[in-house]
Amino acid sequence: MTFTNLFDRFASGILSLSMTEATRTKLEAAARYASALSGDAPIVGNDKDQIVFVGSGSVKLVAHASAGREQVVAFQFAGDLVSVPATRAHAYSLSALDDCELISFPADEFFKLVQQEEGIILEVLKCSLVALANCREKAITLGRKTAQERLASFLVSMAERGGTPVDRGVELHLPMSRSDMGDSLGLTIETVSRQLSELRASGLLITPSRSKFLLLDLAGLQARAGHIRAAA
Amino acid sequence: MTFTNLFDRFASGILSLSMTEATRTKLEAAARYASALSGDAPIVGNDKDQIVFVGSGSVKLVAHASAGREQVVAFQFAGDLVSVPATRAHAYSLSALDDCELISFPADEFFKLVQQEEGIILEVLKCSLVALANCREKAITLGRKTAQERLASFLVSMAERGGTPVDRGVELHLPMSRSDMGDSLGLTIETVSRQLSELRASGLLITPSRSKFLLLDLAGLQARAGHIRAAA
DNA sequence: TCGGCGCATTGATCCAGATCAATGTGCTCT
DNA sequence: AGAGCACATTGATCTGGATCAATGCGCCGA
Repeated sequence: MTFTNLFDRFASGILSLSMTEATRTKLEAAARYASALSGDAPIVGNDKDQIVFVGSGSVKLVAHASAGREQVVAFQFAGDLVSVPATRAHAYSLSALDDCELISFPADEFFKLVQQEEGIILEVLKCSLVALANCREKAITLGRKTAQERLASFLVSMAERGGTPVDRGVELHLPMSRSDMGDSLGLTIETVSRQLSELRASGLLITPSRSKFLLLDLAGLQARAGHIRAAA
Repeated sequence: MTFTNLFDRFASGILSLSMTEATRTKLEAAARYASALSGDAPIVGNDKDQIVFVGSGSVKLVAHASAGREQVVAFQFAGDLVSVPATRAHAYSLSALDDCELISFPADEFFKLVQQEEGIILEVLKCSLVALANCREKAITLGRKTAQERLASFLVSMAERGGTPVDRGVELHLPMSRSDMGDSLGLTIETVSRQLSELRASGLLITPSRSKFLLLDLAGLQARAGHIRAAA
């Protein structure tokens, strides 16, 4: 896929159709393209706030604290728009989970260019409110839930986002490692593994391979997620 | 203060000056006013997404999980605009920390009314991005920090927001109880108290009364906050 | 000014999850 | 296809903060 093609995808996903041709041209000029694979160094620097569009693949937004501690703040997937803050009390970086393509803009430039385009701003606002809601859910998980509830919540939300219904349940392909899951859920890799084993032993899921999950009982997982009510 | 007065405060704080008279009239009609004191029942219901302006006083946004567990997702103060999500996996409510006045709108109505007003949407977007950045900082705190680091982070951020420099350090008036602090930091009230005692013993702060804090050594607190670098 | 009461502090013990350690296994590269 | 290895699982022990329990004390109302 060419970069022009990638911008088109951004334009049809996020940008309003009503956008003027002039704005589109300017945005296209301000855009910086990047593609990366899992294991590559972080893609987006952190001296300035950035707005990043995930064209394809999936990424993790990681926050860095002292003593090398890391917290995965969000996983983001193709079609998502992500705000990556500049370093203040903590440093942020965006890393690839698999082969992915990104478009990034310095946030100040981006907002300047689209400030007259109410359709685009509204779309970006909606993305931002969804991200805020997700982050708040994460805060509950990190602040008040047991290890097992964290895993169950995580699997349920991933299934809602990208699960494929099959006859025996819901199939999930998760591009992140156990270590990424741990860093996202505030747990160690060992605890993640142990809790997965327990869910497996309870007959709630099967892991046919490292990155594939077959959720056999979504309702059972929901019930173990510590939610205020069983179903959504 | 009258409610009209309160709307004026909202208008001058958040709403763009460029807003049309028609939009203003419609917004004023859609607005719902509330005032409350500490101890009152939660102010904002949760069957629909709401947008709430804090005209005066301070509030906590609380998320409710199963088994009565609560997580304070954010403290918000006069002048803030808050998005309160409808109940899905968890329930959200807004409660007064002290005497306060609020204006709320159903989110869908609010966005419909301001969708042509790019100045307003941009302002709301900025509020939302600040809230997102704060929530991410909270995620790091909840996921990866020790009890002492959580307290230190909390005090430093509160000092940045509402501290008064005095000769011996920075004076803080915190309207929330120890229990609210605990629910915000993912700790019990006992741990909050113990860590405060330790900070007191280390000469970093004095607590002249229950809600007043005198931070004697902000740099020392920053150093204990687990930040990626010492000063901002 | 003096109770009384709710919040805060301090102390003792317990436990979920971290840490340390060893073993197993799916993926990749040749 | 096989070797090597990074990632994952499982086990043993330790510990920070939760929980259980008692005491202290600021604040409010009479």
